[in-house]
Amino acid sequence: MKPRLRFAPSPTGYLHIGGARTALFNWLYARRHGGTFVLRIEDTDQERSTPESLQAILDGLTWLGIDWDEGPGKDGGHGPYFQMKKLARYSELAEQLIATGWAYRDYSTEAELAAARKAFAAEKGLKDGDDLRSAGFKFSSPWRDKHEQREGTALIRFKMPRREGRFGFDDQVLGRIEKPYDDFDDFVIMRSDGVPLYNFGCVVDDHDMAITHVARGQEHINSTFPQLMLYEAFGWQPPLFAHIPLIFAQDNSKLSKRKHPEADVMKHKANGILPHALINFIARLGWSHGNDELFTRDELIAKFDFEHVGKSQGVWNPGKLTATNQHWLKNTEPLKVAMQVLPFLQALGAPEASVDAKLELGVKAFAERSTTLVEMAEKLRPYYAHGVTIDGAAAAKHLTPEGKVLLGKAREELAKLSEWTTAALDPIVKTVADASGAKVGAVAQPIRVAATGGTVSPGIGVTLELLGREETFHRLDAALR
RNA sequence: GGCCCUGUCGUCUAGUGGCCUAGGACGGAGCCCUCUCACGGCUUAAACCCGGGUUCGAAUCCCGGCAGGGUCACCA
Repeated sequence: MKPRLRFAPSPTGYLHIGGARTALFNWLYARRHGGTFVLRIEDTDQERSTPESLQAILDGLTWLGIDWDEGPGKDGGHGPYFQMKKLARYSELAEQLIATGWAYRDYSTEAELAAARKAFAAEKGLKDGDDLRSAGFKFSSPWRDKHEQREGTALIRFKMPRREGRFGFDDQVLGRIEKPYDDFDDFVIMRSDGVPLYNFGCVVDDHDMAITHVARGQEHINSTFPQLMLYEAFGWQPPLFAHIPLIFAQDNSKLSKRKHPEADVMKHKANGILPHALINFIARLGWSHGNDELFTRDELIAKFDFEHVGKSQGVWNPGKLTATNQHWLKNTEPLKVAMQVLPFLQALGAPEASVDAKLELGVKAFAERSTTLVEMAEKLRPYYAHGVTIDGAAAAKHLTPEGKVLLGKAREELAKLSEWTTAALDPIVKTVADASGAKVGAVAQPIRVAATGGTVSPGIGVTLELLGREETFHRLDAALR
């Protein structure tokens, strides 16, 4: 049987890096085994769900290249893929649970709940600000064993069976995990407004969508238990679970949307990170394949498994991300990189730039000198300008009288060239050096300073080819004057 | 606090009882290459949380501490 996996975000914010990795692992597993990857939107939190967030998540996944076989815009026969569109289905199933004795209507009012909390606090001698949950507060509804129907709003609670012992599941990455039955109270499955709660909607949908494997963050370990009870109540076969470790920020706190900008997937796009570099990096954050570090997309698909997903939390390492990015900047076809660096270059004030031979050459020259597309664009920018401002210190050091003599000779040699290519340009430096008994460096630096305004650039040949014949002479003559 | 999960260089990790005087990557230090800057190559410092067991032998298995994390909603 082909596996079916899903990513089920709630549209309450941008695509979080942790969510992206969860999506990636599910996607990778589905792709590896020729299965199906489903995107389901859990929009039952109407307070926080927004269409903008939905779009942001879709955009994030699309940018990363994580495509879904079923989900928004792609009907696969297991829809709807938005939970708010299947409210009737949840009600029907909740009624079924009531009918079979696995759930009950709870007519308790807000006031009654508050009173119960207050009584509990008083009994335990708690102060106002104390957390009742950590003190062990559990609400036992008086409606658990009443079977009467009543007018008015009610929520529906799952009737947790009173059993001795423990129950659990075999996690694909963590191994056997168990908990005692009495750890759970009668959790709410349907709100009084008819909208399902997470655990209920999740189980119903995973079943309806025939999901076989669920990979999700470790923060969901504890919600697996009530979900397991729901599967039992319905008599459904639960999927296999794989709980993957959380990602922490460098300050060792959970990577949060508010405190850590790196938590936003699209922020990395803006920072000039290649989507595949991000994929490669987050894949390695929590999963490994021996000593391998760099993987192409196909290699990731061919090698991914839950067995080698780590058990402990990982810390975000920006340096390694940029190192990975640089590797892919160097190892991706220049044309593809050119297309991605173009917007950055144009934003820097070079609207005339386009994806052409010049830009491709520039990408080749600067890929190994840049860590991000932003940096590459900044380095490319001067090659799209007319004229250049020469750095004072650089001029003082290299555009000395002697330097200018060598520069002048180089200009003469350059003028003789019929072909303006790196191959033709490169030897000029040595030619001039040999002819004038100077070191190559003594010739190269004045040219570099005159052509770029500074002491740092790629090889003279590429630099001048990038500049073009006309602009090169323009700058050289300006420096010679 | 109850319950649950985890614990190898600064960070990500390899490691599933002998191959480990613990390997790789990022970062650090140094050297080489070199027209500058990079890239690349080489070298190097740096870790098995602690304590008990089990075993001929433990980073690997067990127990106990300790530490970190998760979770306990009409959020997901």
